Amino acid sequence: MRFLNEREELVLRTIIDEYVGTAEPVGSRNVSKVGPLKMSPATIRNIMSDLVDKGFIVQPHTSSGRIPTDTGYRYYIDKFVSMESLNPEFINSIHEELKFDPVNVMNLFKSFSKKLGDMTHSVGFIVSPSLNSVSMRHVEFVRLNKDTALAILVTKTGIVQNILVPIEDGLGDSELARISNFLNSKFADKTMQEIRHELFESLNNERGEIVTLMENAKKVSKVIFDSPAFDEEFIFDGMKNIIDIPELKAEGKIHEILRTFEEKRNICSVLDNCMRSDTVQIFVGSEIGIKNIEEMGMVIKPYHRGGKIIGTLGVIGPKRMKYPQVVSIVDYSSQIISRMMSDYYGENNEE
Amino acid sequence: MRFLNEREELVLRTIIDEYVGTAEPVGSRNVSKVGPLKMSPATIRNIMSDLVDKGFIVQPHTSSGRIPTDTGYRYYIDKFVSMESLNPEFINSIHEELKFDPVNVMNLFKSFSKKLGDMTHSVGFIVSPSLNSVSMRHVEFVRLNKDTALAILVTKTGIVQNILVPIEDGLGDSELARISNFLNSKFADKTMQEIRHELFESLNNERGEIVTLMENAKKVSKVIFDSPAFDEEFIFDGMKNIIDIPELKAEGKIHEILRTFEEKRNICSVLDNCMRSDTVQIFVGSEIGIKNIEEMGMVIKPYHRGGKIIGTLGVIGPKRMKYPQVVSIVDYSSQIISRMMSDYYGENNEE
DNA sequence: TATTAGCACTCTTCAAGCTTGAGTGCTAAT
DNA sequence: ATTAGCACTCAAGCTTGAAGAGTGCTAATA
Repeated sequence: MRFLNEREELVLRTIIDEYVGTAEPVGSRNVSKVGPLKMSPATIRNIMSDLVDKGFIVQPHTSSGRIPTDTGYRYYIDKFVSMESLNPEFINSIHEELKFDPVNVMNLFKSFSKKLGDMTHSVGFIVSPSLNSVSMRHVEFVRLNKDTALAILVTKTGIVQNILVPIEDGLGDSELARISNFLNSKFADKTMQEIRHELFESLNNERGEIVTLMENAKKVSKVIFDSPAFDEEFIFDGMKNIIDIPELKAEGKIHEILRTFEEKRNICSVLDNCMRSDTVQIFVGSEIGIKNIEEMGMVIKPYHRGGKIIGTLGVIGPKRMKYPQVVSIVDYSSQIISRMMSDYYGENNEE
Repeated sequence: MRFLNEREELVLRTIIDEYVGTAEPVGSRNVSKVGPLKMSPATIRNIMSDLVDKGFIVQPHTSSGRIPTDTGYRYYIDKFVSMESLNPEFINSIHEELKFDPVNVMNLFKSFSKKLGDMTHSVGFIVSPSLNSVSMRHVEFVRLNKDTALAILVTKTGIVQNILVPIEDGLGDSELARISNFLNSKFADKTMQEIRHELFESLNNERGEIVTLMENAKKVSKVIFDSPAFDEEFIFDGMKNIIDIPELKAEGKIHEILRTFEEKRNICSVLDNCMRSDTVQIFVGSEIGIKNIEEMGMVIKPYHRGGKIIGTLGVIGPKRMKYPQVVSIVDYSSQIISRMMSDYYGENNEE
């Protein structure tokens, strides 16, 4: 990464600030008028020319103003974007949302991602905790008919998942109850991953009269704990906020973006990689690493429960978003969600 | 409603068939060439002129071809759209989807609405059964912490809903268990509506030692059974299929449509009114009665369980869709979902 | 030596004018 | 009753020209 001198930095900064507001290429005259530099357009032209050579800005066509490249954004973000103190209006707005007690966790996630999107004029999202990494609180069977039961699973984070389980002939309600008792006593407070790991080992060690019960428990557990229902879920809202932005007007672009969002898997896997670092992270264009959304920017931050990172939330919007503002909104949101995960869903009687 | 003679009908039909394919106004020459009528463009022009007078077609501008009005579509649908035998390709495609055992009902609904949308190049949707009109199978409490529990409710249709319940100080796990036992014994197999109705009456009649328990049961039940979580849910997929259609290219149109879909409430209330008649129903443009989607058409059919209508599914797409095909897809889908609701979720051990 | 004014040049955008082609309505002939 | 023919209308596409924004270069300036 090349470095810029002070004047170059200032010009770059002015260009980006201006471009973010207007979505139009910005010219030397404009920089001279708007920016804090007291220099004539001619001088600024020279600097801009250097910035083009260094790859921080480009000219869409010979005689237009300049727009920032991904490299330009990156420099700008690293150098100038820090947490700005959050506008009280936003704080109020978030708390307004939370005044209604949430019906349940998923519901909270849905309304929160909507809020996030609306506040930032982007697509807001939350990745729900993967059930694989969160510990189980309770499992229960409800019989639906002769050969089907519903396994209902509650995690420490208050997420409920239900899974259809086919039932062997002759497995009665009381046996089902015994199986759930067994699973609860043995595996409460363990993560699904741990459970999967210990399960078969443990079942194989059981002896004597209960051996057939264990056979059944094994089959049932396999269905439950291998279920795809345990994957984390990508909950998003606010497609409407980005549908009209000029960068995406090109034929078929929004179509592709919509499809990319609907195919949530890719996005999840990218976000998983970002969950290590417990800070706000910003990705611009191709840095995101997801096809079809190279015209966008992403601001994310993990959220926790009990000191452990359990999920991520954030925003995907046009590249030229108001990063300082968005960063503080995302940061604050993550704090709020972390606190709610603790308050509502069990921190205070944790072992 | 005015009636048309045979020639007029044929011209109208030809125009609509043609327009559905091209999205372009269709002219007399075209009708003469394509249609089954052996007449010159001039003659057809006269007929078309009559059709304009009667309100079945319009001219976007003085010298363009004609496009159908809502009245035109309505006549066409009533007269010419009948169930066409479903292309085996579609049948296979649907069953392909169902080969994987569904994880649970909501999951089935999600993947099915996606399928529906993709097959018809429109937005596919399913309105899940309102918990208000479906009977309860089981209720259960899982304690999350000192002052919160999760009420988990399973309906006969296999839908699981969970609701956060604040817990009074000193209400122990055993009391919670007693409350759930009470609710289960008293209210299993009743609809939420019935339960709400009987609940307070019933609780007030209880006497003696268990009076404080009843007080608590009352409070808890109020939270549960008054929860907004019981509303039916509008599950849709396939926005990407309609985003590029030419009719909606106008500035801000898709934006409005997206918002309308995200505000699911309006749509639900309209669909509720259509659940009486157990047939495929078609609505064109303003007939739908929802603002912002006057440019669209809707094909819906209710689905049942045990002879009782419990929900609706269908498709919302461009007005000029291939109605005969869409109608048969929706019809077949409704049959499939009805069968699944019975097979998986309890028909066979119904009282 | 760094900055700036000036100027020629490039390229987009927009409106005006023109042409083309699709489609119509009317009339007269069949 | 139908059709051929013709004049007319209008949208869409193309060309042109002018306006405006912006640049790069050079020579003058501080």
